[in-house]
Amino acid sequence: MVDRVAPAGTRGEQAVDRVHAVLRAEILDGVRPAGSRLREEEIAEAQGTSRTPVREAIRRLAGDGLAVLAPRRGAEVVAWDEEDLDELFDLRVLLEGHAAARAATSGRADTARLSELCDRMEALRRPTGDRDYAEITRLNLAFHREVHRAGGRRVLPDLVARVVEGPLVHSTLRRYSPDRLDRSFAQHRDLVAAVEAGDAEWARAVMTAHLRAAREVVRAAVPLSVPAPT
Amino acid sequence: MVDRVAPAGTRGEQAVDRVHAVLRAEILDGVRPAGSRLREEEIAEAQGTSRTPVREAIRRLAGDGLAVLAPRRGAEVVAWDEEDLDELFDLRVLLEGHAAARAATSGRADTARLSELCDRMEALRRPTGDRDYAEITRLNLAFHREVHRAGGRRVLPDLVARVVEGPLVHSTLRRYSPDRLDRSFAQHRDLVAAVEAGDAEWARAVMTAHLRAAREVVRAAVPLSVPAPT
DNA sequence: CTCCTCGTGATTGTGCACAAGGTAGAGCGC
DNA sequence: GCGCTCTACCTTGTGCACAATCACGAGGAG
Repeated sequence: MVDRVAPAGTRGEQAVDRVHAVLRAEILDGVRPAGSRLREEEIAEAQGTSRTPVREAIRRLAGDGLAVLAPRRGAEVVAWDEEDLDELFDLRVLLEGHAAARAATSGRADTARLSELCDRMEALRRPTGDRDYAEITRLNLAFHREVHRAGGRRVLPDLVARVVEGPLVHSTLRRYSPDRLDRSFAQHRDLVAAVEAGDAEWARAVMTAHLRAAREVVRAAVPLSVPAPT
Repeated sequence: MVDRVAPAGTRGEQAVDRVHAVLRAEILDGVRPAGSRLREEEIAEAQGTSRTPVREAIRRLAGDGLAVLAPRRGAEVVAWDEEDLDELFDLRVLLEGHAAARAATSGRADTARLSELCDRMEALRRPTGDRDYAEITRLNLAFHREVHRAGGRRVLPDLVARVVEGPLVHSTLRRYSPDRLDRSFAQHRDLVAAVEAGDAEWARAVMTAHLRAAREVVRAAVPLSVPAPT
């Protein structure tokens, strides 16, 4: 995460993209906890740019639903309460279920790729360290993204991303017991089978079950971001 | 649409909000057709501000899904093809159906307000001019928004807005025959009844039927954007 | 005649400075 | 002692200027 601080724009990458990515990662990793303010100048200094790209990046984060803006008072990291998380999860089930159903009949699903992702996840079924968990998370995300892509042309993937890439969902897999991890991988295989069979309702049911199980794991585990064990 | 051009920020309103609202209206009204470019300087001049707020407004539009950004090449109004519209409509049915179902059981639905909106729409059941259609559209939007609000706390209303406030959906009601308009209003009444009864699946079914009927009207009618019969 | 290359114009990306507004703190009055 | 008000600072909002990059067209070579 060092990044060239000096030239700040030497490469083709746009500064605003860099800032956006960094802030996003910091929020998702909990470095910037829910409710913490996003001061433009502080971020600009840390990133080695001026306030202009930082402003844009913050607005984009707000558009992604990761920050909230108050006029003349700046932005802060969005804070979710228990009910919000329930709503989020419901919508995730709805949209990802829809995506799975569509993927089964759209004929645009790359089942070979899905199977390969399953293979690679199962190769890590007994993760030993952070690197393994990170890799599984990456693969899992890629798997779901492939389903989204196959289930919708333009709108659905964006919409789903908004709901999936929310809080804590990020590091959910870390909380899975080895047993639950196996079952999760098995559900992935079921989903591939449903898609290959072209059975929309089967695919929707598998995805629904898959996500509801995930919700239970998160529910059972303790706090959200900010401790606040109230 | 004249707006104070001179002081450009005298009132408490933020310039960026003004620009955003104006551009949004222009896109939805077809003044800026799909595919047309959004040049910052031109807009800035027309709005009487500098490029800075215009940039922000354009980025926000892109976040809303109304414009697409190309790095270093500017932004243009999003263009939808037939398949995109199908996808959009499917998601609208899914999300608004979900919202209706939730509204029926959440206990947060203001059925008095819904009924009143029905009353006011039915008072205009034989619209005579643009003003009537505009008013019906406003009331219809308020009705649906109330359902969204009652069906979700934070995420759902935003998500639905993204799908509903797309292209052409705006002026759909203008294409309804008097007969279809009556049936549409009747469906609104049914929805209120379902919500009052607390029957989630009934509410979902009514909303689904309501929207599918709307899709048919749009399908039967002719072109997409760029109507510009003026 | 066609294709490649180079130059020119136009448009966006970034940095910086000033203005407007809000918040927090201290001081004063009740 | 408590509450109000006013002031000073801090942060964001806007305008403007320069730099970077891309598209288009003209010119020349093959």
